[in-house]
Amino acid sequence: MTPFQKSVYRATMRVPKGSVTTYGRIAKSIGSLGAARAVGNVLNKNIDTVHIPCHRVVCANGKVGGYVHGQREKIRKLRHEGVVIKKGRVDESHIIDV
DNA sequence: GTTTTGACACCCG
DNA sequence: TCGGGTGCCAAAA
Repeated sequence: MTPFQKSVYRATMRVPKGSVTTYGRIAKSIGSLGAARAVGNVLNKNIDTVHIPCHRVVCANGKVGGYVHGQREKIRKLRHEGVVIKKGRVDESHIIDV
C-alpha cells in the first residue's frame, strides 16, 4: 500500500458520522492539492467499506459521486446517519473540512 | 519510460 | 440550473 493511499484512508476515517467531506478537501488535507481524482481512485480500489466509511466522501458541488456498492446504497447509508440529501445532492450544511 | 484510467474540480455557454 | 470540455493527480498496465 502506497503512503498516498494510507493518507487517504486515514483522512476518510476522520470524518465524523452525520457529516461528509469532499474528494478535493481530502486531497488538500493530505497535502496533495488537486488530487481529488486520485483520491477517488483509491477509494474505488478499496473494498473494505466496513473499516473505512468511504460513503462520507462526496463531490465538491454536493453531488453524491460513486460507491462500490452503488450510489443508491451510499445515499441510503448517509441518510441513515442523518445527512440530508435532496435530489441526489448532499445538503451543504453537512459538508465539512477535516 | 509512456499511456491509460477514473467514486473529481472548475470554467463556459 | 445543466451539460460539455479541460485540467490534474496517483496507480497500474
